Formats: sequence, C-alpha cells, structure tokens
Amino acid sequence: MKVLNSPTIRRMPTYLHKLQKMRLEGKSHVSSTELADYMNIEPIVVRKDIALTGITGQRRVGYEVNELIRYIKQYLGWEQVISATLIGAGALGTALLGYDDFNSYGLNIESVFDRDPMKIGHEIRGREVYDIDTLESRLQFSPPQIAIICVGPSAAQQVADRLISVGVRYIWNFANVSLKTPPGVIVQREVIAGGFALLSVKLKNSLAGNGMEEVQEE
Amino acid sequence: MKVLNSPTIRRMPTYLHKLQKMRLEGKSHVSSTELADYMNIEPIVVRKDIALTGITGQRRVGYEVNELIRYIKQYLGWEQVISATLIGAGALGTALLGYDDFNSYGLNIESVFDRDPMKIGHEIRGREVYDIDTLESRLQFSPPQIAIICVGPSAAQQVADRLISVGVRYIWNFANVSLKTPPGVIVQREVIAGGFALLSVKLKNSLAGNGMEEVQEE
DNA sequence: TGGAATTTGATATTTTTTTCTCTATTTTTG
DNA sequence: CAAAAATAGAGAAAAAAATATCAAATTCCA
Repeated sequence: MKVLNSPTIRRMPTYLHKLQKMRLEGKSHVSSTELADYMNIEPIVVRKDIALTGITGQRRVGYEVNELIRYIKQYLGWEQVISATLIGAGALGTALLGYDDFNSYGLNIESVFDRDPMKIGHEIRGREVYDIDTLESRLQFSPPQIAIICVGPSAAQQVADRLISVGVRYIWNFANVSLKTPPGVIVQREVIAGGFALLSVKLKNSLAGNGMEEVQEE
Repeated sequence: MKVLNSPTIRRMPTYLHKLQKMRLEGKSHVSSTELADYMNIEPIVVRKDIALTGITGQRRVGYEVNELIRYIKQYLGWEQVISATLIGAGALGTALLGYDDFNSYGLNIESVFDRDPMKIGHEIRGREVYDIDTLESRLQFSPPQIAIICVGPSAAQQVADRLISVGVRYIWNFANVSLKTPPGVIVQREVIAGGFALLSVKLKNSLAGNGMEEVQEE
C-alpha cells in the first residue's frame, strides 16, 4: 500500500474540517460526492484519497462520519498529541495560535518564544510568551516534536540551529528563507507567495486570452 | 508549450526570492545547481522549471540573474502591477501586509477593510483600515483584480459574495472554509494545515519505522 | 594547449497523480 | 416488487511531474 502521497495528504485536513462540521450537525454519513462538492474536486479523487486511509464505505450510503474522521486522523498521525513550540509571536505567530482546528488535529503548542521585551512575560491568545534566550534551558530536556518558526527571515537560520541543537527534528518553517539543516532534520517550508503565483498565472492567462476559456486547476 | 504547471509555479517565487538576494549581492549569473542547493531539490527540476519561462542559459555558466528575474516575472504575470484589496486586518491580515516580497512581485494592496471599530480609521502597517460597510462604495467603480480574504470562517462567504458583486473575479482565500462562487470566479484557497499534515505523516512514519529510513518529499 | 569539470538542454524513462470504465451493492421510487 | 438512482471500489488508462541519460558547449586548471 502506498503511504506518502503529497496532494492527498494536503487535502486530508480539508476533509477533516468538513467532517467535523458535519458531525456537529449530526450527520452520520457522508458520500464522496458531498465532500467533492465542498472542495470543488471530483468524487473519484475523494474516493481514492479515502481509500488510502484503509476505510471501506458502504455502497449507496457513503462513509460513516465518525469512522472516517478516525481513519483520517490515524493516517495523518493525528491520533496522539504532537508537541510543538512556536518561535516568533508576531502577527503570523499570533494568527497560528488562533487557528482553531489545531486542537482537534492533536497539535499542542506547549511554548511560545519571542525576543521582544514588550511581549516576553505577557500572554498572547492565552499563552505566556517566553524569552527566546531561555529556549535551550526550557526545551533541552524534553524537546518538542515540532518547532514552528515564525520569526523574520534574518533570524530564522539561527533559531533553527538552536532548535536543532536541543533535539528538534521536525521544523515547520514560515520564515521566508530556505533553512540549511543537517541530514535527519525534516523541514516543511510554507511559501505564502506560492498560492499568489498560481492565482497570478490564471489571471494573466485570462487577460491574455481576453475571453472565456476556463482555467481551473489545483 | 505547457503553460500551467502547478508545482513549478509554486516554486517560482522561491527562485525569485533567491535571485533577488543574489542580485543585491552583485552576482551576475546563477546555475541550476546553485538554485537547487538552496531549495533542496534536484538541479534537473530547476532546469525544467526555468525552461518553461523561455529563457536560455549558457553552458558551463548558468543563467543571467537579471534576465532570469525578468523571465520569471513575465511567466507569472508579475511584470505589471496587480491590484488587490485585503479584507480582515486581524493577525493574519497584518502578517500579509508585512510580507516584504509582495512589492517586488507587483502585488499592490490598495485597500484594507475590517469591521472592528477599534481598527477602522487607524493605520496598520502604514495603511488606513476602512469600514467593511464601505466596501461596495469604495470598490464598485474600479474593483481590484484580486481580493485577499483574511476574515474568520463565519464571515468569509458573505465577504466573498460582496466582493463578487462588485466585480472581483480572483480571490485568495485564507479563511478556513470552502467558498461557493459562481462560474468565472477563481478561488485560490490556502489550507494552512496542509503543510502540517505533510510534516505529521513524515513524523509518524519515522516513529513507526523507529529507525533510519529517509523520508524526504515535497 | 589539452584534458577535466561543469553546465545547459534535448530526449527518454519512470514515477506519481488524476481520470476513466465498469461492476456490484444498496436505497429509493413508482 | 421492479426499475431507477446513487454510490463504492477495482482495475486500467491517461496525464502530469520528476528523474535519468547523454551530447554539446564552455570554462578552468595543470
């Protein structure tokens, strides 16, 4: 069985989001058609994605919502809590702290660090901000599984180095810079402008064709 | 020639970022190897990507930095300015307003709207925040090419409807919800949790194998 | 100067991802 | 109860993307 399919994995959180909403609404079953409509993709894509989790649905009925939630979470490794630290309590870090779904995804941001004296010791979204200088002393003995880097590009590499030195192996990097890391460290870089680039190309194409062609992708 | 290749387009901003840094450093040429090293991908991927822009390099030398910047910008439609409005001046909206590269990408955020009276009339990152109630009156006669939605999920659909009603056709949606839009409207949805899902799966796999396999993708 | 190394780019191949086709099942409707 | 509609799922095919191979050009270095 295939285990790592990037586009599928990227779609999973959206399925989950929708499923959890449906659960709240009391829906017991969901069809691939329904999920596909929600996401503007084809039902067959949804079925293939879901098949990877190992669940089986019921013909003419669909999938059991609760069961599907469980299977997706298991597939993503979201059944047990994933510990994390957030470095950089600026606008972006604050936004991430306010991202509601993380709770249900098992992401537990245990600590928040910043270097700004105006922030240190104060709470942001209910969490105390620690001095970045205490990073090593606080994380050394039980490093989080994931570090989320939300500092500016000039500080990101140094922050990454320090995180790695205390044993962090998985980095979710929002800084607009490519990190140099030793083998064994996995970095997931978020390039915000990527989505904008896609949108720009579609915009450009429609201007060029100055007409009615349908460009719909990704 | 192929025009719309999603993974390639998503990598373009990163090439551009690096190239602009190199230009500042006074470098005149760049090789695919150098860009590949920076991004932790294979040089052949870089060459294929770059080939799509139509530029030709020089063997044993690489590509001329300035020329490559121009070709990439042209490929993405970033040579002329793209007008935009930002709806939602919360943490995420503020973060986007502070994203330095947008200037050089031709993205011009002309207006910022919010519904919070504490924000309306004040400046955020040097920009005045307008009352969301004035959206129609301000945008009606020259709607921006792109709208960036950074409001909460409960408000996003209504905001999108209003934007579409004044003529916006391209939406960059950061709200954690799938928008329903009429045909002809293009929505680029950013799912923040997508990257986290990818990282989680890699983490899970390494725990499962509790050993030394290398899982490196995307 | 001549060989080694580096690099692009054309072409081919492989891998990944999406899409299609068709069957079986189940529910709903007439 | 029979027909119709909706749905999952298996297997095949197509499309997209990444990777490999190799020739040609150019530069570097001994």
